[in-house]
Amino acid sequence: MPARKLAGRPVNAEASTALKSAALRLVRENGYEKVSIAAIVKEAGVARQTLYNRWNTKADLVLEAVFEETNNYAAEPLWEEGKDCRTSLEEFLVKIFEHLNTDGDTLRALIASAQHDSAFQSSFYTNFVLPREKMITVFLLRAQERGELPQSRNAEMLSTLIHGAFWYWLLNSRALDVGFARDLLSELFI
Amino acid sequence: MPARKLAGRPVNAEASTALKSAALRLVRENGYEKVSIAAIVKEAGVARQTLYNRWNTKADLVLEAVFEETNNYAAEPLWEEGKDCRTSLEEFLVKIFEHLNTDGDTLRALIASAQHDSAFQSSFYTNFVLPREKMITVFLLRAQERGELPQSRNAEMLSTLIHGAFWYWLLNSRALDVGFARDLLSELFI
DNA sequence: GCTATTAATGGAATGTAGTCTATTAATCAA
DNA sequence: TTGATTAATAGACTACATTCCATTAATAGC
Repeated sequence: MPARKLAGRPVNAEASTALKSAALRLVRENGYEKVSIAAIVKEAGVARQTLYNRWNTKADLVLEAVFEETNNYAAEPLWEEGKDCRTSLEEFLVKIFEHLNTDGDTLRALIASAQHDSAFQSSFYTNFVLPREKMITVFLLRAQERGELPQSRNAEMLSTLIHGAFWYWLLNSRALDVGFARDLLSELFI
Repeated sequence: MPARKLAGRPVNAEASTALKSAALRLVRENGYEKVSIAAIVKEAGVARQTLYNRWNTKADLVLEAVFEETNNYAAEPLWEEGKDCRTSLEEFLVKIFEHLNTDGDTLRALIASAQHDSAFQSSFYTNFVLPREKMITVFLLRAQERGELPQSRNAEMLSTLIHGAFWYWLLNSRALDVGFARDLLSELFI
């Protein structure tokens, strides 16, 4: 439903894209905490209230900006012929970790924001956390169907373990690299 | 080394304990974000600067206050005769989860604070995170010595997986209960 | 007592997220 | 063109953590 309005000044779509790209650029350059709302709206060339007309908080804006980017990086764990699910999963994790070289600090800041803003937490969980968890769960379930993972394993819990380890290391600023991906999966695929 | 000072007004030790207990009480009652520095110093009956003479930030103060309490709850995973390590560990996790009914929200707030304050992150990691991770690792290593856990398992990674899952659920406000502890260990002790 | 030293105090100052308000701009319908 | 409606803008305002500063208090050595 396009929800055509019958009257009123139309929303300026350019303002939204300008705000998102300004936010993403500034945050990547200076770090989430160092970027003020004032700087974002100045960079985007719009009024402060225009930002708050579209997003409730800085975190909501940055989440949306990062979210659109992130989906380019790690859309789906790809099944390739001739590769078992463990190898595919490891390659997928490495791709995510590479993305975190760019946006890991921002993601940490968003997770932090979610801890004192329950509305944002809910949005973050629904739009970001849960889809990614489900993606891995579905991948593992398919692996079970194909006989590459024992039916006895709990796919949901395995997905939690993977994401948990990943969050834990991210939030404690430990290195997320190929070695970690391999060691992690070594302990889960047994 | 007691570091006896030769001159100068001595530090008022009561101010520290008053600040810690005021902070802990207020934070448990109202939640970390709702408690202002002004309220803490008023409750403790000291000047604002006195707080900042001892701690760098609200997070540092609250961490110390919670830390002293926490050690009462979950000091060591106890070995009991006639119980295997998995059972002992499950009971230990349940004890931690019970503690989180009291201080879980505060802990979430501290983890959040660590994400935009690298000095605090380092302190939090050294004083809180790492000791707890080591505790489980040592426990698992002892279980390996006793033949209750295969030598082939990677005790450090298992400890990461346990803490990661626990952080992940905590930070996403999912229920940490007996069922979760059991399901978690089911997927690790295989 | 007197001096040097360090702590404690009250209050002002700074910086920032988010809110509120009054004014102006763009659109539709009549 | 006029009125209703909604968006955009500039700027004031609030609340709070943290810092800064000048003043006063408590101690040791003399």
